[in-house]
Amino acid sequence: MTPIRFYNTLTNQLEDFAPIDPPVVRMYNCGPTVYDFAHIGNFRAFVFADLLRRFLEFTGHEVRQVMNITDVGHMTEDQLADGGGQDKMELAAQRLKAAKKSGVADVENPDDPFAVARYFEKAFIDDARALRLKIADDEAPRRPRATEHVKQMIAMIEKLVAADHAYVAGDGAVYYDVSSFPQYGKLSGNTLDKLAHGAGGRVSETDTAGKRNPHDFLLWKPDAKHLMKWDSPWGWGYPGWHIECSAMSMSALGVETLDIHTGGEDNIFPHHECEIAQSCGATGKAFARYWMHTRFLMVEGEKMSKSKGNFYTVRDLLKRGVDPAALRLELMRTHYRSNMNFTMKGLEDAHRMVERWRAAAAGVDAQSVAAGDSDVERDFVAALSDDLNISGALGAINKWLNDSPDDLSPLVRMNSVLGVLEAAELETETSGDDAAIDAKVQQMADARAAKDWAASDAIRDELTAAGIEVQISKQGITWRRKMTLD
RNA sequence: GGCCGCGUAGCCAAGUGGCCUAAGGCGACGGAUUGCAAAUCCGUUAUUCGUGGGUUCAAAUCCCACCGCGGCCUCCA
Repeated sequence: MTPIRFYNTLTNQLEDFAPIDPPVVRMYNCGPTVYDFAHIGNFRAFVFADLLRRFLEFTGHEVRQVMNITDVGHMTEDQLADGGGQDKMELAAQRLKAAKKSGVADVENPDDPFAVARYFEKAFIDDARALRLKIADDEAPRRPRATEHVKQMIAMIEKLVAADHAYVAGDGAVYYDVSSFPQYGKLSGNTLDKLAHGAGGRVSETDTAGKRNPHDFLLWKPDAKHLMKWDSPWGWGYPGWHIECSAMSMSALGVETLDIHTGGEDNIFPHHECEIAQSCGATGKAFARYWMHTRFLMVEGEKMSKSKGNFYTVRDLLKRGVDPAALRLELMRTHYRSNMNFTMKGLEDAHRMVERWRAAAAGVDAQSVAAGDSDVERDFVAALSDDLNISGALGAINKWLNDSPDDLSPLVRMNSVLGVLEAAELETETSGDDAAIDAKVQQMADARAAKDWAASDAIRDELTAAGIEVQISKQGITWRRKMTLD
C-alpha cells in the first residue's frame, strides 16, 4: 500500500504520515466561533477535516477528532486581541434581538451571552449534520466549549508565568513573552526579525503599551466589566484568543502532543504560531506533528464578502433547495491547498455527479457490502494517500464507473469517505405538496395513455416551471425536484 | 517591505522531469432512444499547460524575471 503523505505547514513539505500511537490518530480542528451562522468558507475547512477523518478511518485508523467551539466573547476589530473594540457576543445578541423581533430567531434570552452562544452552536451542529460531518454526531466532549475550559487555560497560563514564558504587565494583563521562545516563527515563516509590527494595519498602539515586545500576545485580560468574565489569579477577566486551543486540545485528547492540527490558512499566523509557543512553553514537548491548512474559498472568482453580496451561509443554500450532498461535494472536491472557486455552476456540476452516483448505487444492497478490495478502491486510496488528492480520487471513481462495472459495492464502501450518496433528509422551503405533484403526474400519465400530447405537454411545462423534473420511462413517470438556485 | 500559496480547455479540476500528442466532471456538439423533450446510453471536444528567458538528451513539471490572484504580518476557515 502506498504510504500516506501530507503536506506539513510546519516544514513546508510532504511528509509520510505516522501517528504516535497507531492505529489511534489524535486530531484537533480549529472550529467555529459561535457569534453567527457559519458560512461556506468556514465549512470548507470543516468539511476538509471530516474528509481527512473519514479517509484515515477508511485506511484503518481510529481517529479521535476534537473540534472546539469558541464561545468566549472576543472583541471585534483589531485592538480586540489586546482588549479594545466591541464584544462580538454583544453584537451577536443585538442581531438576535432584531431577528427575534421579526420572528426569525427563537433564542430564549438574547441578553444572556451564553444563550446566544448556545443558539449559534446548535445552528452550527445542525448545519454540520446536514453536511454529514461526523463530528456533529460525536459525544459532546469532542466539541469542547472554551467557556467550560477556562480553568485549564488558567492552569496553563500559570505554568507559563512560572516558566518565565509569560509575564504580568503594568496594567495587570498577562502576556506571552515571544522572545523566550526561539522557535517562534517556524510555522509561518514570520520570525521575529522579519515581522513588521503593525504592517497589517490592525494594531492599536494604545493597547500594546504594557508589552515588552510588540509581538507578545495576550493570555489573560483583567476586565471586570467584560460581558463574559471569570475569576483568575490576575483578577476577573477573560482569556486571550489563542490559549483556548492549546488548553482544550490537550484536555480533550489527553495528550500533550497531537498527531494532526488543522485550520484555515488565516490561522497560520498568528493563531497557530502562538498556540505552538504556548503549548511548547508549557509542556516542553512538540505540540502537533502535522499542521494542515485549507486555503480560502472564493465565490464566482471574487473574495466572499457581505458587501459584495456573494456571502453564503450553509443554511441559506439549503433553504433554497440545494442538496446538502452537492454542497458537501462542491466544498471538498477542490484540493484543500488551492483556493477553491465556489460557483453556482460548480454546485450544479457537483449535484449531477452525486445524482449519477446515487443512480449507480441504487441497486446495491448496503447490508451485503462488507470489507472489500478492488482496483478502484486501491486507486481511490492511492490518490487520497497523496496529500488527500480528492480530484484524483474522484477521477478514479468516474473512470471506473464509465466502464459499467458489474459489482458496484466499492462505490458504497468509498462513500464512507465521501458521504454523499445518502439522500437529503432536510425540510426545505420547497418541500410539501408531494400529493399535489403526484396527482399532476398521474394526470400526465393518463393523457399520455390517451395520446393527448398537448395535455401531457401542458402539464409537463407547468411542472417544469414549478421546478419539478419528470422522467418518463417504460415503467412509468417519476419526478424529482430540481435543485434550485436563483 | 517581509513570509506563505496559486495561475492547466467555455467552466470546475488532476498531473509537478520521460508511460502527457495532459485524468475526471460539467457544458457544448453529433448519434441512439423519444410523439417532441427530459433522463439514459455511444462518440467528439487542450500538439498545449499566465508571459519571457534559462537548465536538461527530455519541462506543464526544475531555475530566474515579469504579470495576475489569494492568505498572513495581533478579528477572521
